[in-house]
Amino acid sequence: MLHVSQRAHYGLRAMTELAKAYGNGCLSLVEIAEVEHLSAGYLEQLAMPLRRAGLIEGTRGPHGGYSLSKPPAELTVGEVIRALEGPVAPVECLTDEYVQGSCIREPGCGSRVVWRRVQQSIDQVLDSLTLADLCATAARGEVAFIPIGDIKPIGELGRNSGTVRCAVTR
Amino acid sequence: MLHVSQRAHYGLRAMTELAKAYGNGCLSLVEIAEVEHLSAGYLEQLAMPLRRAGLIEGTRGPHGGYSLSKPPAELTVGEVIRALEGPVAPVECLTDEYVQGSCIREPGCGSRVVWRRVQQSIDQVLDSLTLADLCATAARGEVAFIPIGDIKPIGELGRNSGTVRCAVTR
DNA sequence: ATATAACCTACTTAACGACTAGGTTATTCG
DNA sequence: CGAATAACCTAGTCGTTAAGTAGGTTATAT
Repeated sequence: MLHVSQRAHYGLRAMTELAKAYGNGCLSLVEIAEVEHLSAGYLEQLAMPLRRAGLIEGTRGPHGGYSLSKPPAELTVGEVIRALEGPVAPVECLTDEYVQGSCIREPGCGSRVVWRRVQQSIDQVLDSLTLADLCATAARGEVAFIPIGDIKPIGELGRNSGTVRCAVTR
Repeated sequence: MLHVSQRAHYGLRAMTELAKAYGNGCLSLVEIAEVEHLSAGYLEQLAMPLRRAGLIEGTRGPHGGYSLSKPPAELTVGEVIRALEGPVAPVECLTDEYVQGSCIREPGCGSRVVWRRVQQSIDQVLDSLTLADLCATAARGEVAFIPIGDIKPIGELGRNSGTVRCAVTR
């Protein structure tokens, strides 16, 4: 469990397409939808918050479309996800809107600290990856499917590679 | 976003209660429900998978209830969550059931590697905390609310503390 | 024998995610 | 100019699922 929404998933894929095309004009939603096998109508819904967050720019009319407003290397996955879904917050008492004391179970709650740490850990992963990183792995292709139990120490991927530790699991 | 279900949240709280009571007989669901302000009927639904996973044991009849089947220090949060919700898998193509190739978007998918890493990072956090850790923080009380931006390097909490890195955020 | 509490199955309901539909505005090009 | 294009915007549908209820059966202590 701990699902991420299709919204975030699709949005990230679309942003990766825009990142690939960065420097070569813009891509229309229809073009992106074709490549990524998504509904263009739905993509439109994702484009809006991304534009409002200042991550992409739209150009109207024929040969219009969207383009990244920053180089891919300066756009983190975390920015994209947060623009689409809001801040990562596994439980309600870790959202910005939460007013301290409003949860009856607050005093002596031991589990909150768990989710807080999960939250931090997710943020750290998302903020350590840029769209440029994703383009690189997508281009190479072989990284798309990582066999479970065979994760390499990160190394080349991720700009904060030094601090992110992906231990071998199971 | 990246919500965790109430199911997992409540279940973990219930398990923490059982951990506190470990060694002093068992607790009935009604007792747990009172302390944690939860519905006893709903708790019953959570008790079942926990029992089937071998994490708790039930005793019927008067003065019956549930008790942990292992000492709290040997029960990780990850075991509890996985018993309640199944394996952590942000996207479908990271579940055990996923058959490789069934996603049209699989070739050249750059985003999968992101979710894979998120998955690992979550698992690592959950597996590094035991119920005993949670009891300790709950007992101290002050840990229940960690001001954002003021997270200490882990140290005393978590048995695998050496490998888990929670960097200061923002 | 009775009360208690685990154990089990099925149902309800409200919320939400994932789209679809149908429109308006701006821009390019013939 | 006007027609085509594509962003921009709002609202509605529809299916799924989480969350919680209801109503029962079995085992055990007193």
